Amino acid sequence: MYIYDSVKKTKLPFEPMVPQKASIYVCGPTVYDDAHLGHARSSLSFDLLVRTLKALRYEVTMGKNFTDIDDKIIKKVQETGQNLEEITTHYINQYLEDMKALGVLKSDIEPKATESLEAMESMIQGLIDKDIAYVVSSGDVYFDTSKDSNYGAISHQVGDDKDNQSRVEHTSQKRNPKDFALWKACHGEDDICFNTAFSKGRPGWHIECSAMIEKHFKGNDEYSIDIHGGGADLLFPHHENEAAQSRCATGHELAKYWMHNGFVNINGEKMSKSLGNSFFVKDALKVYDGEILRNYLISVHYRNDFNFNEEDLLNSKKRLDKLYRLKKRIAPTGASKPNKVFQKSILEAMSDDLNISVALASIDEMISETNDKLNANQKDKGLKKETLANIEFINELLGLGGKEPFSYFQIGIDTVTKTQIESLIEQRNEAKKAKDYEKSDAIRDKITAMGIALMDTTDGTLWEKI
RNA sequence: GGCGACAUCGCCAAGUGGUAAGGCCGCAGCCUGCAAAGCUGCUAUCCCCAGUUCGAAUCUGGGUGUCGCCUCCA
Repeated sequence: MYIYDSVKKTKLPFEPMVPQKASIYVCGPTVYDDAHLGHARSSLSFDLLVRTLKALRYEVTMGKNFTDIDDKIIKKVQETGQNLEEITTHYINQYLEDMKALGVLKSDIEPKATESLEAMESMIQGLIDKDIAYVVSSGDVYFDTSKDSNYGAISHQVGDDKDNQSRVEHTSQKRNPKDFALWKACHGEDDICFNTAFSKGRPGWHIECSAMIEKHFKGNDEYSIDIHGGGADLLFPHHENEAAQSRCATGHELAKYWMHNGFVNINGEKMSKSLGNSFFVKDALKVYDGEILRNYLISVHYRNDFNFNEEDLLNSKKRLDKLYRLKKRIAPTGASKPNKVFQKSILEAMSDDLNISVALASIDEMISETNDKLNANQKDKGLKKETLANIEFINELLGLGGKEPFSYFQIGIDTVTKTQIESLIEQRNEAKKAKDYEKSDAIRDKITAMGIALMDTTDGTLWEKI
């Protein structure tokens, strides 16, 4: 397995702390709103990583957190009058449901910030004791970046502050402009706060990940986890700060490898909540089946920007259709073993920093070769069994092709319409038998007008939703 | 102002020094009553300029363009 390390900026062989075991932690969502396509892409990127590692026989431990205490959630509490837990539980459940619909495997560990306050408190206290963190008069606790000689090693982005006209307004109470809050003191009556030895308040954003990683993973003398992942926007400052806290608190690096996924753009612009151009997963799911969305969102390499548009989505769907047509063609059959050459090529592609394009190309090749062979010999049982095994392997590795093929082409068609279509097909076949082609074509036109395509095969007439 | 990414056929997209994968679309053919599906064939020299090299889409330098991070953000 090779992965691109976005800190070292190069592709490296994956050599975990413990051979054949992989510990992964990915920054999850802040649960104050529904998941958008950007969350989906991040989730899907690391889902492919997990699936690939598993296919390579790694024992994977995957952790993804929920940030369930933060300014925006508190704002939502104040706006809606609902309590914090109601809000966060709702969005956590919605998130999990959305990701499930996209075929994302459930993480082994899903820690919430509010369940890890003790771990955060003790990490912050440790940093205060070491004089790396300091408490100011307001009660805020800051991390002193000047105490960490490696600060900047993650994002390569510190430099001289004189050259850095950051758009951030610096708090006067900070010792250095780059210092960041580990703990934010309570503001007013309706704020949501927790008691600690240093002040009443709540955690800063970065500390939760460091604390939760320490709490849930056991690393070695050098690292806490093998791979730390997240969106490219988290590289700075979030991951820089996480790394600094962890380094100073534990005496070793947080992660051996860092992976960052690219953005989802809408009309060439980053999709984000602040730009107001978010496309929510649950809305997309109303229009498209989860597998079709998944197929589209994973079709571009995870590090590239992804420009979302409906036309491309429909194009990528045609590729998935071909897989299911083949699956339809070999049904019914049992699975034997996947073709070794095929399995090797697709797995090798994914082992190369998740090269999905090459993986998909090898699927295309397998499909057309198999169709070709079936054209020559429709009844090749051995081939059918092998092909089903191939498709099952694809499903395991990429999460595609797992559905019953006939129902795949009938998603969104109700039973009444289904019966209607089938009776029209019967009428058409009778007309065909009588060589009344004018009538049979008229019936086909009628069916086409319903958004259904027909295919006459030796096994009878099949239909698909267009 | 600082830091960074990207630019390959009409569209999507691989490729990290050895002579341009794949998909969609289009065209031609096989198959078909006709279609559809499937199969076969055809379609690019890689943003521009200069350099390194026997050889560059791939390396170096300089442009141009697009996007991102530096504030919450996947």
